[in-house]
Amino acid sequence: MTTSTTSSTRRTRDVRTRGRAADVVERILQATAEQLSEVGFAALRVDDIAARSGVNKTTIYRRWPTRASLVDAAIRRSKPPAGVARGSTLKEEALAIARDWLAFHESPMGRGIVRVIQTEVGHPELEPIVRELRADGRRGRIAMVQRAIDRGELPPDTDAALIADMIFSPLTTRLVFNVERVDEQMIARTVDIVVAGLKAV
Amino acid sequence: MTTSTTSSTRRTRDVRTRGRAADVVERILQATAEQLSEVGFAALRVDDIAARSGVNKTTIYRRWPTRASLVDAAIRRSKPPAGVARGSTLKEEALAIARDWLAFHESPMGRGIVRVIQTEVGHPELEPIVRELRADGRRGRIAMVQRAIDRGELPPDTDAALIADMIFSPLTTRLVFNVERVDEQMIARTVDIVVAGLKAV
DNA sequence: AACTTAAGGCAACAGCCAGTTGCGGGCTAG
DNA sequence: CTAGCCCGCAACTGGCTGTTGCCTTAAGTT
Repeated sequence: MTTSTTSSTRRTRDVRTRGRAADVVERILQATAEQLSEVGFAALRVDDIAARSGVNKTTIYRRWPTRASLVDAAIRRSKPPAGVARGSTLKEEALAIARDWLAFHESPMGRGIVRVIQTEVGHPELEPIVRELRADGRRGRIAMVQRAIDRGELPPDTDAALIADMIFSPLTTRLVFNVERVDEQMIARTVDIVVAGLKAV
Repeated sequence: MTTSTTSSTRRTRDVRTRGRAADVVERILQATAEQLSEVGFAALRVDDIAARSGVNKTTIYRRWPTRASLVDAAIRRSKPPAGVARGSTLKEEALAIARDWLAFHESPMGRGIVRVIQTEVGHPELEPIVRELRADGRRGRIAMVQRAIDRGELPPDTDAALIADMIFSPLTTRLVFNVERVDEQMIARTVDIVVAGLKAV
C-alpha cells in the first residue's frame, strides 16, 4: 500500500520517496527487524538501530515518532505468511501453513515478529499490531478448518475455532516459548489425532 | 565461625523478621502483585509500588536489589497450583487442573503471573522464574498423561508431551492472549477429541 | 525504663534511554 | 543550477532504575 505512515502530524511529509530517502528507510527498517529478532522489543534501543543502520537517531524520529510506531512499520513491511492454505485435505493444508510458518521463523523478521507477539502487555502502543498479527493468523486457520467441514472431511457441527486452536496452538506455543523442537512430523501427528478424534466422537 | 556475614556491600541483612519488618515485607509483596496484575512487568515502576505499599523506595531496594528480583519474590510467595491432578480418568484429571488454573487466574497474583509468563524475552533477569513456572506446569501435565498411559487409558506408545500440549495449549493460549472465553466445557471437548483420536489412530 | 542497634525514612544523585530542538549542509528534483 | 527537502550533529528535557549518606524509629535486651 505504498505510503503508510499512520500519524499525519509529522512535518511536510515524505515527498521524496526515492533515491537516498528510500535507501535510508530501507536500512532503518532492516536494522529494526534485525535488532528486534536479536533482543526483542523491551530491550530495543533506538540508538542501536541508528548505529546499526548508519543513520542518525534524529532521522529515525522524524519518520516514526515513537519506538512502537517504528516497530509497527518494520513488521508491516514484511508480515508473516497469510496462512492461505492449498491442498485437498485438511492435513495437507495444515502442513502447508505450518511449513510457511517454520520457514518464516528462520528469517530475522520472523523471529522478531514472534518476539513481538509474545510482548504486548504493558506496551499498549503495540497492541494494535499485535492484535492484527494474531487475528490474521487465526482467521486463516479457522477458514482452513471450515473448508474441511464444507468438504465433508469433518462433521458439520465441528467447532472450527477450537479445532484450529487444537491443531496450531501446540505449534505456536512451542515456537514462541522455545520449548522442544518443532517439525512437520509433529504437526502431522497432531492433525491425525484431531481428525480421527472428531470422526470417532 | 559458622555465620560468616562478611558485611561487605550491603548491610547486615534481615535479622529482625517479625514485627514491623514482617509487615513491611508483606505490604511490599502484596503491592507488587497488584501492580503486576494491573500494568504488567514492562510498565511496573518501583516508585508506584513504594507509594502503594506506603513504604519508601529505599526500603524496597535494600531487600531486593532489582525490579526483577522483587517480582521474582512476589511470585514465589504464591506460585500457581502445582498441577497435582486427582481423578480416575484423564478427563477428570485434566478438568481438575484446568479448574485450578481458571480459579487462580481470578486472583491478582494469578493475572500477574500470566502477564509475567507472557513477558520474558528481553528481560533476561526474569528468565529463571519464567522458565520455572512453565516447567512446573508442563511437568505436572505430562505426568498426568503418563498416568493415563500407565493405566491403559491411552496406547503405550503415546507421546505424553505432545498430548499434554494438545490438551492444554489451546487453554493457555486463550488465557494468555485473552482471545475468546475459556470454560470447562471447552477443556472437556478438547480432551474427548484427543482421547478418541488416540484410540482410533 | 534505659539502652543498643537493626531497619526504615528522606533527599540528593548518577546513569540510561526515549524523545526533542535548532541549526547547518548536502543531495534530489525540476 | 537553484530551491528546498532531507539528513547529520550536538545539546537538552524528562522519566525511571538503582545508589548513597545521614538521620529517625522501634524491636529486643537487660
